[in-house]
Amino acid sequence: MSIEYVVVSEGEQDEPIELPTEEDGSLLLSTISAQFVGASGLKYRAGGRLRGLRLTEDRVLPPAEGWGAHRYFCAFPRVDIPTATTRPRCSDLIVLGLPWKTGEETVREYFSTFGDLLMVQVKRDTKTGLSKGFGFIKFAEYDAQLRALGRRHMIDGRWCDVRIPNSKDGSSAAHRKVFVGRCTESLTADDLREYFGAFGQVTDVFVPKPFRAFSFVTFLDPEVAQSLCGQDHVIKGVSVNISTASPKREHSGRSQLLGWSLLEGAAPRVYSWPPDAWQHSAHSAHSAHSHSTAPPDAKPYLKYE
DNA sequence: GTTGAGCGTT
Repeated sequence: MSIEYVVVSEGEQDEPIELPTEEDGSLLLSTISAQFVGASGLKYRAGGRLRGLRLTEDRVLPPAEGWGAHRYFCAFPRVDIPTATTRPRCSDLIVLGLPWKTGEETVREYFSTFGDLLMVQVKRDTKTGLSKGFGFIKFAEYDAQLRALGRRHMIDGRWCDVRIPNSKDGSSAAHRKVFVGRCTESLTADDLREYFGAFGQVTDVFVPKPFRAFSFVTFLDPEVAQSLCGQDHVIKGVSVNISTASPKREHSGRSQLLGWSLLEGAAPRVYSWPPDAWQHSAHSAHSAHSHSTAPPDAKPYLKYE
């Protein structure tokens, strides 16, 4: 069969373009997508009805009787159906805090309850073969990854954390993490996880021990983390301040002075959620203010008046 | 008392 031209348009009403076929009479999908980005196939009218063309891996095959004089137009994938390129992909996950005795079999057995595993490693000293107390796993399904992140894991009698590793930037923790300042000792990691869980899935909470007046909260979704920055929130009666988490190493005198002075003019956004959650526990004399039944942004809670 | 523990021999 020799090369011929097939008349193709994007939609039935659009201007057609002639596309060259291959020697075997087929039309390469790449030839089609060069003109119609995102097209996944071709169809045509046959006796008033739509008829689809057979598709192999990389090419569209002509109708049984040949291309003929038909006018073809493109089929497009439904945008709301996740495809391989659209669906979030699993990343390697680091498992921190493994007991020294725990080996791959135990790790695999434990995490298999979340979903199929593509990889399990326990890192060991090359000389002694002793576990370094951490390892890596990878799930086949993103849902399983979501389920495993965002909670702690009791493995061989020890609490372990699952996180997205530092090295593989791209979904790095940097933009997903917020700094929570002005914490009091009464705020536990569980308190913070529960409170911030209402804004989006929390994948990690860090509360320094011994006590320091701050914490870190990491979200799965960077947009959630970024949206909270700059706000004050009231958690169990404690007014905390949320800001961006600066990278661990580079600290040198946070050159935020300019940013802070610029922000001062704007009214602070102050939230308390859930509205009455903290009223049932011990709280300060300032609780007399009945701010807490107001919608989140209706009335700021001013700790110092 | 407002910036964190630990991160991958191939």
